Amino acid sequence: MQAKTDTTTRRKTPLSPREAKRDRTRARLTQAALRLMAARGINGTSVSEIAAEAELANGTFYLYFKDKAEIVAAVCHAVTLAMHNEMSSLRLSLEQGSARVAFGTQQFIEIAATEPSWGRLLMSAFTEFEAIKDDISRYMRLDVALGVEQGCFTEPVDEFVIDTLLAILRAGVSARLNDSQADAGARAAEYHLRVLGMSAADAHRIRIATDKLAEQRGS
Amino acid sequence: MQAKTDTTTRRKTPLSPREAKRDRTRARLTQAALRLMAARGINGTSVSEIAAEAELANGTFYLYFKDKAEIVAAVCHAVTLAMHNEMSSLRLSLEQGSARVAFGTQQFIEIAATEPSWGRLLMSAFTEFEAIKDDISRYMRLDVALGVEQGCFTEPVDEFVIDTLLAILRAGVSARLNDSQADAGARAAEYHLRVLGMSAADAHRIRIATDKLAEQRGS
DNA sequence: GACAAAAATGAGAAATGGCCCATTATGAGA
DNA sequence: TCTCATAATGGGCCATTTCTCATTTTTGTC
Repeated sequence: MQAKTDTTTRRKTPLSPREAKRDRTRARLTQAALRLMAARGINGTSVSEIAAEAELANGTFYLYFKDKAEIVAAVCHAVTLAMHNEMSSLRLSLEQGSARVAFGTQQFIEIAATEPSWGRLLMSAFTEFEAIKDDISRYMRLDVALGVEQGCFTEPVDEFVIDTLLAILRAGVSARLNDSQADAGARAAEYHLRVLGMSAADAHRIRIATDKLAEQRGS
Repeated sequence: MQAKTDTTTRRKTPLSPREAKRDRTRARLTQAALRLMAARGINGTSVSEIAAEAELANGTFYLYFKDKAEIVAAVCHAVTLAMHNEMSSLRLSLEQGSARVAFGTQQFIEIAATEPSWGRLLMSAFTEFEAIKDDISRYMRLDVALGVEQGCFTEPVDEFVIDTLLAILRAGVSARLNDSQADAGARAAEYHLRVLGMSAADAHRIRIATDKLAEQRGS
């Protein structure tokens, strides 16, 4: 998300001055869009407002994005990617699927709270850009599938259970962000495990264990 | 919701012809609004469309509702009230809070499926008229509180847990309505019990038991 | 049937937002 | 320094939506 030299991945050829300028302007637009959409919601943000926030003329927007939908998709995708990158690599070192689910959920909500513009954009996207669910659930499916394979979870993994987990995640982000409920991440994590079939006691144990692990290995 | 003689509650004095006409016109507007909002969503329905669907002129709308927000609130309130009335009185005869939660959740989703315009309006309202959550959760809170009192549930009852249950309910209605997932009601009910602290096995047992009870006593 | 109050009309004002395009400014390379 | 492709401009078109209001139609009552 930062306005780095490269846009997406490392470049083979160094970019020409022209390309550099183009990239910078495009970044100004997406950054402006993120700021406004986080504050006023996706539907509550107009193209002209984005252009103004980026200190560009109205029409310039359309040199960089086909239409409003395109920048919405770009911003949402960039934010989910950034959040994913921000997630501690610790998660992948956890062997149990249940621990990964608990850790991933907590981290996700924590990052959303640390970087509120990301969190607020997510909240808006949940209701105004359904496609974001695919991006968000991608990492989740793998962790859940691992847990099922290992027998931690009794629940079959289908669209409905994923939708349920996403709904809980959303409620967690909202509680953490709007009601500044500090333990929302921990609770959402335990609810995830419970829905997936674990007892309340086991869910709590697993969640606490991952907390401890994150503490000693995290710093 | 039907266009009965009276609007809300039984009347003491029989209504004059003038009042009757007023009530009929108002009902035509709310009915039209329900049809359109169920089909196109709340924000996707304009006042002029509502008036046209009710076979009335544009301006007539404003003789009955101050603005669009007012009719949205009226329609949402009417639908949740109608759904509540449609709920079997069986629910209140259940002694266990856990059974009530399971039964209520299943019934709610079943009614939304039987009367899809209600269900679709709810789906739209969940994202475009937040206040509907208060109406929907009202009956839920009592059942959950009963279960906590009886020790069925270990989870404290606060805003976050209610939001979580509502989120699961919403996912259930959506699955039942959009993906015609027949068991969405049953699964959502069990997820509710799990989130509230019951083991997967107990949740299943309770849900099956209420099913049996509803079958024999229901018909 | 006349009359006044109530109900309904529908054109349009006002505001907004998405998108286009004729025009101008910029700056990299010859 | 000159040229021209690229970048940027910003006014404006078109569609939409909310809400108003002067006017007309309906209707209960005497």
